[in-house]
Amino acid sequence: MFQKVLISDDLGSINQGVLNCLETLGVKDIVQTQYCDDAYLQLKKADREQVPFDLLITDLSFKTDHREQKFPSGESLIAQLKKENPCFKIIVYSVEDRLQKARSLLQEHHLDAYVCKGRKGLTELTQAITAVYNNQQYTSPQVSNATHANLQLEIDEYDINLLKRLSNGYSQDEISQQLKDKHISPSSLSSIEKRLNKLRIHFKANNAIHLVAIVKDIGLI
Amino acid sequence: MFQKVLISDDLGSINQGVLNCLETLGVKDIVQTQYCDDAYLQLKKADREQVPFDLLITDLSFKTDHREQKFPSGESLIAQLKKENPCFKIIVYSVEDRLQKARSLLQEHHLDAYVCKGRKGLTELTQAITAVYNNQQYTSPQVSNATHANLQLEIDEYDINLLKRLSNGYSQDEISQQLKDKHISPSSLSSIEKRLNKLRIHFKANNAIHLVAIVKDIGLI
DNA sequence: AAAACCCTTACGGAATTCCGTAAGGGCATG
DNA sequence: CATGCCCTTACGGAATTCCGTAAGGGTTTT
Repeated sequence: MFQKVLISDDLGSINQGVLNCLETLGVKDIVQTQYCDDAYLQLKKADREQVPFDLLITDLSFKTDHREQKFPSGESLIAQLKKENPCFKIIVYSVEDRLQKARSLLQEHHLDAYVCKGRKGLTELTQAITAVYNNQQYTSPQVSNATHANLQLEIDEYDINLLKRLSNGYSQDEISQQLKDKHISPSSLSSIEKRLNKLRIHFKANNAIHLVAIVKDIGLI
Repeated sequence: MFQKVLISDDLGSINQGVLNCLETLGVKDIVQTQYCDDAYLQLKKADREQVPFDLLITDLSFKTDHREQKFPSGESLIAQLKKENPCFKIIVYSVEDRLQKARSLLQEHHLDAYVCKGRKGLTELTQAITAVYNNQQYTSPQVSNATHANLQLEIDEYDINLLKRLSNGYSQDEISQQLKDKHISPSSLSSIEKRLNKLRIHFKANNAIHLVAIVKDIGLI
């Protein structure tokens, strides 16, 4: 089993549960942090001292407080760590059970496991740790269909960009100008209308308001 | 200190943290549930057997799964319990740190404590339990300004109703018809426009899309 | 009782969104 | 090279939203 594991989660109560879980699995050396920046520092420090961690278990969303953070989210931390060392094992343990978020994480940074906090969260986490230890991937059943045969595969960064601008109160005309300024193509009003129309059909939305409400609900933006 | 406490939270990992916290405070008899319905049954059973609980610590949102539930949320459970016995002590322990939600809970059902899950969640929970034991109210600092001097006091049920319909994709014309059908006044298109205009100004929204995005973010709908 | 005020409703015009049609360019296939 | 396909862009008209003005009814103030 893993010897040295770092847990990063801003909710103290969750940390404690994961801690118990790891202890049960026989992990001797467990360190906890409540900030992504602290997690990063701990990992680097351990590397320097030749006593590196074997595994990171991290949440995705961290509440912001007075402390200025270099890594505001678990995702940014993961991106950096996987960039430095793709082999370093990382398990995400998050309440986020929305397919979109999970999918992008599993694909972009190739995580080792994605576990949803939930009624069976700790059970699944135990399975995930064992699987990852045996160099297997693990995904919670709730999002396991996120990787293959995703219905919403055709929605790309451009769409999300558009939806974000829309939700920030800009008119389609203004968005057209913004995209022209940033040399993002397509940028014509007509194309934007067309793309939003596709999104409306895709999400069965009656109008732009409905569309933004829906994609906010599913966590796309 | 309290003798018998019931914890209700669908996330197993959180349950464990709260459990430790209560044990440290010297609570002997602790029961956990992961469903609101189970919590209700436990409480009623204890009452019947003349060994009632002294306190309930509950989350607000519970993920739905295959099991059909009478109480889908912590809020519905709280409403029922406080209706049956206003003196029964209840502490909410939730990630929900949005003022609106906290405000309505503290006002409508007069809760005994509202604690936000967060970095200091367990510390605050300990304080809350002690306070409630001494018949005092407790509110996490994050939402403590939710009860008094609320900036958004003028937003009423009608406004929220309007915003919900809007976010559900209905045009202002359709909403006008719906309100006429339900005999809700004002119902004219003009009045609806006027009201939404006020809300736009209030929330500094550029248009209806922006407005819906904003009120979704702050948890008003 | 008159005046002031607030709320609901109506109306009209400008701006924006919605939606269909169509022209032009790039790219692959035959 | 021609053809077809897809994408971008343009255009036009209907529907909807946005915004100001104003009339009518009810209540409070003076």
